[in-house]
Amino acid sequence: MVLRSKESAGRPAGKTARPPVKERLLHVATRLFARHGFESTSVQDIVDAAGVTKGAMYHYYGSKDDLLYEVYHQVLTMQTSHLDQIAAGPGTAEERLRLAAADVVRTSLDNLDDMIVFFRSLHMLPEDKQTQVRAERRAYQEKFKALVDEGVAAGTFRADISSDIVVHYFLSVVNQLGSWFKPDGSLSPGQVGDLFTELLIGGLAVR
Amino acid sequence: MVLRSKESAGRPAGKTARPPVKERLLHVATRLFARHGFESTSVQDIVDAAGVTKGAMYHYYGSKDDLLYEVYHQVLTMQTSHLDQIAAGPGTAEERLRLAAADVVRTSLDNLDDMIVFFRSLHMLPEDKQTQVRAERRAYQEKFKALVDEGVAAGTFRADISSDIVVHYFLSVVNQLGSWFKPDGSLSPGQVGDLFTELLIGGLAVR
DNA sequence: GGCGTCATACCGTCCGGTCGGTCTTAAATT
DNA sequence: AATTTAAGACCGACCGGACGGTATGACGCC
Repeated sequence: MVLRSKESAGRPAGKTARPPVKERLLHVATRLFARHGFESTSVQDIVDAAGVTKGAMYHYYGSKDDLLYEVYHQVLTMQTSHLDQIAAGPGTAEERLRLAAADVVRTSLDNLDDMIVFFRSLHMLPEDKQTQVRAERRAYQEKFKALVDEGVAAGTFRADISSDIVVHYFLSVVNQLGSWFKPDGSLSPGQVGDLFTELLIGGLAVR
Repeated sequence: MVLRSKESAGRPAGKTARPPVKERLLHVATRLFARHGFESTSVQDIVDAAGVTKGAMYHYYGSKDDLLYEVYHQVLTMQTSHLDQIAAGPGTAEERLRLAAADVVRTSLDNLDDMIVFFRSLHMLPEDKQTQVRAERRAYQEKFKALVDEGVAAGTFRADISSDIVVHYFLSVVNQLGSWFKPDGSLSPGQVGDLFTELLIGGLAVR
């Protein structure tokens, strides 16, 4: 039996200060799902990477699917809260849409692993959780769409393109970020957000 | 043992006129991959749906991965050939870019299952085939980028947004089509192509 | 009689999930 | 203060079954 330094479970005592097991599991799982895919990542892989055993994982999460669901839920919750704040803030419709677009790009790039897992493995979720995620997602889209509609009503944006299509259009761009963006590239998340925002607004503007 | 009506393998004889086994396997595999995901679709599922047995499948394809690779290869080959034709055709850079954009959207929507599989399961391919697919894909992107650059050089498109970013931007939209488009919706593939093209060109236009 | 085209039976592996048990910590009881 | 009880946190061996792939051979056609 090995002597284990007594890092009490409650608060970090060692210099590493590793987060509690539950969060650690979710974090390494996200990373592994993003790198190798959900189905190619075994529960054993996850617990090994987290430095625990299966018993620990099934203590905190009901199944492997649960882990996956948490990823979606966290990202969506954060981005929805951001959007709510921006939409309710000051500024014209265009100004707020600019902020919203730049923000969703930036936060997505800041959580690339989550996005990769998100758009790649949604269909692996059991039907009920999948439905729930889609509902949350739909809610986000609706708020985004409302911003576009505002701009159309104000005469800032062209009215001959359905706002539904616009939302699908731009959120597609966001969802695909994980497939090409490299964090060590020449562009920062913020810069990409600004450029994409320009392209969106340009496409929407009346000529 | 069941008597099977003698539909000779060579040419269709029955009224159903089912395509030969090899094509049928690829077709049903694509469909199943799109519906349930690559990893959740067993080889047994595929051969059952095709009305044959494993022996037949492993006679025509070396592995399950081979089947997946064929999907990518076919779509990419077709779209690249389309793009080549358009790029070499007549018209200004903007006109040809419009044609190219509308075409890639329309052909993608006409082969939705392939697109769904494409963007969702690329990472399941073995490293070598994955590299090859990426190369073909990169080639397509380069040709698309060349069109954008042409327009920039001609002064039609704004020069302050890197054409690389523009390509990523628009092809993201294309790659995500499978995640929201419903063939029985109110918009036809051609209409979606036109609208997306408008949004793209609008974003690129100098003001 | 050789070759292409499939059918059938089978194998080895891997994986999600279970389950009884142990250790630690905190509250309750004496 | 000492002892018991309860509960959470985590361990790790194990199971049942599914799944990709193979080996062998039958059947027809040139």
